[in-house]
Amino acid sequence: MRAMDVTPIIDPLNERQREAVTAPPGPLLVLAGAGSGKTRVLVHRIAWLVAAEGVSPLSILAVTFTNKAAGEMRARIEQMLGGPAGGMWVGTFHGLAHRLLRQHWQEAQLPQTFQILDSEDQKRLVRRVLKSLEMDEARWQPGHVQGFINARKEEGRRPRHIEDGGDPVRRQLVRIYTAYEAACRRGGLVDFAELLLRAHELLRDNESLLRHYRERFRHVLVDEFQDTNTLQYAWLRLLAGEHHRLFAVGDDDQSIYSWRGARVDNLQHFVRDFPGTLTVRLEQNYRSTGTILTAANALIENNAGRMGKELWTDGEDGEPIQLFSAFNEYEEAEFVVDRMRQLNRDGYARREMAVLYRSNAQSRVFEECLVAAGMPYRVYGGLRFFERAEIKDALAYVRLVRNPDDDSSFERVVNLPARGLGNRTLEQLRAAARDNQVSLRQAAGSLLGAGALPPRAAGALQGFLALLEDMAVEMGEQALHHQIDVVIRRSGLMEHYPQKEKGEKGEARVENLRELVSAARTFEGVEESAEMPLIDQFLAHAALEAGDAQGDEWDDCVQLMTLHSAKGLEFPVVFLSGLEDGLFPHKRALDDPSGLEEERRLCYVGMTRAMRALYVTHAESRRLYGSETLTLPSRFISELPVDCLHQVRPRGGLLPRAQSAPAPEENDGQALRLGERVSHARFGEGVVLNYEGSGAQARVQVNFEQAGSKWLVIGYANLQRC
DNA sequence: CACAGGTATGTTTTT
DNA sequence: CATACCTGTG
Repeated sequence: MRAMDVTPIIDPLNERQREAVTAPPGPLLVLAGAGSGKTRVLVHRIAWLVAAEGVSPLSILAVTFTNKAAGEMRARIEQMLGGPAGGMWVGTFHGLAHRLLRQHWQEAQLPQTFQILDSEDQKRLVRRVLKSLEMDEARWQPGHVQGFINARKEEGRRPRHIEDGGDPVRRQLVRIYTAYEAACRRGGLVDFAELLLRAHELLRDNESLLRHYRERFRHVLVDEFQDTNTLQYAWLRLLAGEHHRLFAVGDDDQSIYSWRGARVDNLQHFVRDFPGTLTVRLEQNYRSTGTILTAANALIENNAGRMGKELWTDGEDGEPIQLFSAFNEYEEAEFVVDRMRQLNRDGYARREMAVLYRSNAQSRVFEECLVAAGMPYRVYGGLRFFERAEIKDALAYVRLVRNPDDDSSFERVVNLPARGLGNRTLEQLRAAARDNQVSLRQAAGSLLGAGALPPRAAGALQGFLALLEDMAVEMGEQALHHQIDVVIRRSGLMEHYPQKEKGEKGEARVENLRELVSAARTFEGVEESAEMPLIDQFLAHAALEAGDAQGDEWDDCVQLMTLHSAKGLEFPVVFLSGLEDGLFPHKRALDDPSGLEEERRLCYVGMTRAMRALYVTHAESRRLYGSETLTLPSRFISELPVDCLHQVRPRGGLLPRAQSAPAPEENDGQALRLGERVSHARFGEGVVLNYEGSGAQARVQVNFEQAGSKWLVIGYANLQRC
């Protein structure tokens, strides 16, 4: 390896990139701006370690957040090294944690057949736990409880570590958390956060294991470091141990996931926790035009407390950013689609153009417009293959066969398809399971043995248990796809869906079940490892890697996605839509400064996706939750330098020209108009945004400069126009 | 047990 | 406006 020619590794790099790639071992933080060759630096660093420093691939651990990123990185490393990077660990935090836990299930105090809960499974389990505690779901919303549990786990906290501080609500939450943990233990279940927490505890509390892995992974590399949460960073610190050979790449300006626990301040902590850290800034951008970068720099400049970075390019300035003000969301979409057709005619492929928006709901109008124009498109996001109900139903059978004590799966399929096992019988089962501290399956066995059930229910339950046993026998040692086939046939799911949902929907589900069989067949190519039978690997794969959202990948489609899912991607042409205060920045982020800054980073991410052309659009009126709302251009637009912008159709004033909404009721003899400035004795000055009702009930929505947005009854408010 | 009808609710998403 | 979820009825 050492003899390998290193010129292809360092030659294509600029000076800063080379500095990072060839740095001596030790803590290194790469602040990599958008489009500055972040992944390239990671990949080349690994190649450098192997080829120039003679590091064995066995001692390299590279972590990413998504399976996609991990796959790309692995592929590029192998390409660079000209062969498989045997023994290197490249994967997601969750994937690697899972690997550790499978290998050391005993030390981690897990059953060998532990199963992974995805977030939907987790929520269902929370529901069940709430029920068993006889707590009201309206008062204790499963989603909130789930968030609480995950947040605690991400802080590394078990129930016993949490002080309630005399807060009764918190005390109850801890109680639920405790019961939830017990339920997981009984069922041999591990949720996503638990994978990380367990893996962390495994290493932390196991001196010899920790020593082993520290000695093995002498080089740890992380991508998207700004997205790490507290636990993930703790995990990295633990592994980096004394050698401190941690190579982190990240960008504080692209931190857009604080709402799900990501801690940008880990970037600052890194420098503090690892004295002698070498910090390298990558600011040269290879993606966008000078104009786009100037505008993006100007925007992000409005954020405080940045680590400091300014993107530059030695390429062309390019065209100005085009700004379009539409009357409403339909005109906005028409403009975008129209431009895309034009650009398509001028030689841009459809796949080179993307429409970005803040929230998923915005895609609808674009889709309608694209359908009308006959332009193929692809919407990112949505349900992924292994998240579909029918797939999860089928896999629940498989899990239950593998692990009879998996109550979660038991509940899911015990009456699917309906076999006369209603809530009454289930309640009896749950009670028996709870009283004897056993699983539902075990409780079912003993209730049947004791003859404690009415004949009908007993028969049905007996049938279900027999079905599971038959399945187990029939699956035997067959090939994986055959085992899946047994499950979907014997379970009756194939007949169930078309019966329940007439027409296309039911057929689609059957089609997906067939697809599951072929997915299993494809999976058979994977090497069976000693520690894990193929079928369990398949189940883990289904939970950890939910697959693609849209099966039919069009050859050449216009791309539609949220700003969040656009991170990490690039497109020659980008349409940034819906830049309106309240939508983007989102209204729920407006009240706190840090929320607003994150929105601004989101906008920065969006802008820096564009390579050659960037369009920014907003509508002056938009239908939100059913009612027509007047909207003001996003403050982010005014933060862009005017000389970077070109108004596509400059228009004065706020009011739509033709279909101006009917005016609200009279006030001082004159009708108030939407968009008009008014003043209120208490709230001060503001702009009329919306109105509803008429006569004495007429109300207007006014966005006050100080007090924010309020609904006021015109008859009482005594608004003065100003 | 399935279905109909009512009501509450409405960012962003990966694992 | 749309949907998701809950409750009550047949």
